[in-house]
Amino acid sequence: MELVQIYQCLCDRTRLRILHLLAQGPLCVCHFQSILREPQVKVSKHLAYLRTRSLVQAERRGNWMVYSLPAKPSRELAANLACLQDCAQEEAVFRQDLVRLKKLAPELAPCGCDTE
Amino acid sequence: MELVQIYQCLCDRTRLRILHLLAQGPLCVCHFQSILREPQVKVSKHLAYLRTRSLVQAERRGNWMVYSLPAKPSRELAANLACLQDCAQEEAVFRQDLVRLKKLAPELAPCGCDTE
DNA sequence: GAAACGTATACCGATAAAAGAATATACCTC
DNA sequence: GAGGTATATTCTTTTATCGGTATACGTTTC
Repeated sequence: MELVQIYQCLCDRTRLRILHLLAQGPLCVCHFQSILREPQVKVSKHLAYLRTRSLVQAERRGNWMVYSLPAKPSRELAANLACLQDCAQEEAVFRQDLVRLKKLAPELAPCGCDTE
Repeated sequence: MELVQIYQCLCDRTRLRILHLLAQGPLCVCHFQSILREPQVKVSKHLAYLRTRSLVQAERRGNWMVYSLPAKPSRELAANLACLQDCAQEEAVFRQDLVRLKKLAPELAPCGCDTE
């Protein structure tokens, strides 16, 4: 995978927020919807975008699709994800996303993605 | 400046190559042309793109425009430029650009940008 | 001030990206 | 197998991006 392609994945705000959240652990689509406050189509399409470029893995658990970061990311990807995590601290959107992630009511999450 | 905007600047191959080269020091447009082997318009437009988003500074020296990285980049920009430098090592295009940069005939460069 | 040089901008066409509406698929439950 | 739930895909519209051609601008030289 070329470096440019990584950056192409990173150049959309929604995708940045998705990747930032995934650093905390796997998540399913409904969680993204509620944390990002974005419609299902939008979330789903950006996840598909990331998936086809293998910045993200997906696994079905019953009705739910659980997304996560790749198990063995390339050096370039790992470096950039780390950089993203670092930089995201400084922006309010990302901090708020984290707050919403912590607050996720466990009863809303019988989906098997480990957000305890 | 928002993080996304940085990534939007990074999501084009030509711009990546430009930023990668600028880490070595200031350069003028004609140098970019000969190193990147791209037409003047293309180089000039990508430089303008980077300039309006302040990822790059420009200074006129006679007929030439000398471009350089910002003197005091933001934390996010600095981090991402460092990451780029690190990742670029692994890709042939970037390595070749560096080779061409070293080889720049000094007689082709009376433009005042310090490529000695 | 005219010509030459290095660079920038305007305009155009092709292509891609993004978002929403509607519909389809996959799985589970009964 | 019918109905519900979670997610994906298709279609369409709008908007942005990229590259090229032609032209304009600013500076130097004569």
